[in-house]
Amino acid sequence: MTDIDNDSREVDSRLKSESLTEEIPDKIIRRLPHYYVQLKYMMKKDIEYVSSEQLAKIMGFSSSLIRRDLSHFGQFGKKSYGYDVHCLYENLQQILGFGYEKTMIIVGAGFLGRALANNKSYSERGYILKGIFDKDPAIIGLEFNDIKVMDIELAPDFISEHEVDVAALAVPAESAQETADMLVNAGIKGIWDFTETPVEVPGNIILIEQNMNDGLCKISCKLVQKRQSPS
Amino acid sequence: MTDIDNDSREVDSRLKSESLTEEIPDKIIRRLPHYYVQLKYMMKKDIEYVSSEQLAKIMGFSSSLIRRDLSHFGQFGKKSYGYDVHCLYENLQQILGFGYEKTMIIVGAGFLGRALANNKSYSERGYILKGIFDKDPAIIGLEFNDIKVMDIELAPDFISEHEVDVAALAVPAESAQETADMLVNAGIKGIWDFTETPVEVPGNIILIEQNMNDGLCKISCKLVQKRQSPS
DNA sequence: TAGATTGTTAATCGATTAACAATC
DNA sequence: TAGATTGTTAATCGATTAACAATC
Repeated sequence: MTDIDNDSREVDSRLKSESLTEEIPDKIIRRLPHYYVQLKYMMKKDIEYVSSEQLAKIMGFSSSLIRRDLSHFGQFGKKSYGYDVHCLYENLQQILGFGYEKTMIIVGAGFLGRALANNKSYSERGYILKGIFDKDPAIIGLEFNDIKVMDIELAPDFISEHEVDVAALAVPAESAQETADMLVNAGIKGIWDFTETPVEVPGNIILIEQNMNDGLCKISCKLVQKRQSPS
Repeated sequence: MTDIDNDSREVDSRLKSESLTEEIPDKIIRRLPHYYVQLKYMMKKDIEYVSSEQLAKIMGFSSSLIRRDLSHFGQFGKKSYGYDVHCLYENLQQILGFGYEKTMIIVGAGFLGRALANNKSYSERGYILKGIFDKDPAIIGLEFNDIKVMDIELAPDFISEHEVDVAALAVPAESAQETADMLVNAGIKGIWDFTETPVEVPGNIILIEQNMNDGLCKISCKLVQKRQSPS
């Protein structure tokens, strides 16, 4: 196993050294992948430079916001030219951590877990799916995306042995907390939580709540508002 | 079919009349379902009153924020007692629109679409799942949650006939925009978008982007920051 | 050079928190 | 009455936008 922390990847000198360690505001982090995707498109089209104004038009943010977001990490633009697409892409990749190998498992192999197993974008973002776990004997042993579902009892040892970074939590709400506790005790560093109940984890664990029903609630709320307003 | 707009449900007099039509800030909408869930727990435990301070402790918001959020819709509290759990629950249900019947379809019956088909929380939030669509002949005709997958060619007629409100979009990224266009043309009112590419819809269509990979990016970013900071 | 566009500072906007008078 | 807790106003905080000097 390579020690990826010592990976001697060349870091752009324009990248502020603090910017990889200093806490980045969540609001900015959320926009970064979108910049990243746009820049990838542009690279494919062999566009060399892009101005904040052009990006603004495409992405629906203000050019001011884009300049401010990017300046948070360093000075990547050339005055009167705009931003070097390739350079910015590489640096965003660095900031987003896609260049670092991260290991991942899926816990819960219902339809949602299976959907996650078939997600194509892990490798592109530096994730390696190492295992899938479930407690249902009828599901253990099945294969999804060439990975055999293992007994969840084996998860703790698997996590510490493989130094698993992230677990996608796709178990029923009832066992969400208990499973999260198990993951944390086994040394997981981040939990990508798809369960309906918000789980509690220690402060040093990265927790992303991906509760899908919040979206459903939001639509309902907006739909009803619309029905009742005369517009 | 009942005309649910004329449903003569009793609306609490404490509920500000504007609050159902006036635009609610997104930030508040996002917190409402969480209040709702907590209040449901409390009703089960036969708790009659709860103070903003108690709610704050449970939910991790400040009591100030909770009072402010709730006061946006009316005056539901009793000074020195706190909030009437049942009354607040009913009103939140009203505001969130769970009491109104909303029809829904799922477009795309891959693993993700199937996971959505088996979601248990639709009815609780007033949604009725009317159909599932796919274009793959090998999938058309299969049943998930007792609903047969139909040919996507039939979707436009189905949507207008059944006056479908919301479509969960779970097709591959390549056909996301084209499918969204079809849905909009057929008269859909809201799209719950699970695809990787952001889709464009007219301004009068409610669009909720449920891009799951954003979560993956966020974890990656935070994970790498943590690795590099000496903490 | 003239025009374009950055990076940054100041101004604005919006959301959260603190404080407190009103009152149950 | 004394204590508790709301609803709301003022203060603070943070994020976005506008503006512009610097400069390619």
